Amino acid sequence: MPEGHTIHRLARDHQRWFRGERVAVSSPQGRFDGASALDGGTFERGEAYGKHLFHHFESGLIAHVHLGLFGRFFTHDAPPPPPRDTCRMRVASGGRAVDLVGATICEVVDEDGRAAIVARLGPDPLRRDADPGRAFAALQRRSVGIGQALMDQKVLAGVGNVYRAEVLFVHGIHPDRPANAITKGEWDGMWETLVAWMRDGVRTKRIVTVDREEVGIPTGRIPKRLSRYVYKQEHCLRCGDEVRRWDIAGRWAYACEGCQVI
DNA sequence: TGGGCATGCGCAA
DNA sequence: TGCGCCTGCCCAT
Repeated sequence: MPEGHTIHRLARDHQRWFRGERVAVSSPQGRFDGASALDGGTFERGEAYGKHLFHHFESGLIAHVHLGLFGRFFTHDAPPPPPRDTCRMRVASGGRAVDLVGATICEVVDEDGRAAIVARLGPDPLRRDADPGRAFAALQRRSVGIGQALMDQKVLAGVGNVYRAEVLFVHGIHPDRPANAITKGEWDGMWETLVAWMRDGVRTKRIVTVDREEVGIPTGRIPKRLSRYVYKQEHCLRCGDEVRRWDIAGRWAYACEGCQVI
């Protein structure tokens, strides 16, 4: 389920539950060697940077997690049930436990290791320290399509397939337009949109990109099928034309070629 | 029961 | 560019 908003929400929740607590860290599955180094340590803070999650411990050690495509956290009140066989890491305090399953990366790093990871990432729209100008400069150096460039975490951190499809749609930009043909004004608009959507995503744990008046749901919960204009839609929610789906660098891209121009 | 799919990414060629 | 890996869940059989 992970685009950046999911990771920021996890960091926030984990920090709320574990900050200042001595936590038990284990690896029921046995594939997280670093668990023993963290076990019994004091959880200092949770941090998200793009799609990377960090658990900082007072010892200076840091758990680094990347969920990949399949990774998930399951949350339990204490006492938690026995972990499933696939549980890579369990972090437990007196009040809560979280179980990590299916992650691509779960490792212990130090501050230098964290810095090296962050140094590979573009600005993250959900971080206060983000500089959108750095992403624009990276776009200007790229001739690949903007659709491909937006998914490159070195350009922009935290944006995945859904936000990519939708932000290009609402700004009327075709994914195949060369990244270096995006204007500063267009980029500033896209950044602003992403910040708003992703902050909303952290709060609601959903990706909703439509204008609720436009889709005819003025109040209440917007159903999933009406929550995105083109992502996984057969027809454009705005004009009704067929949505085109094609492969860009191994990921499905979605666009309404009437609403989005090269 | 089993196939297909998923909001990701790194590697080999 | 294609493939492999990580796992849960939903659907068809």
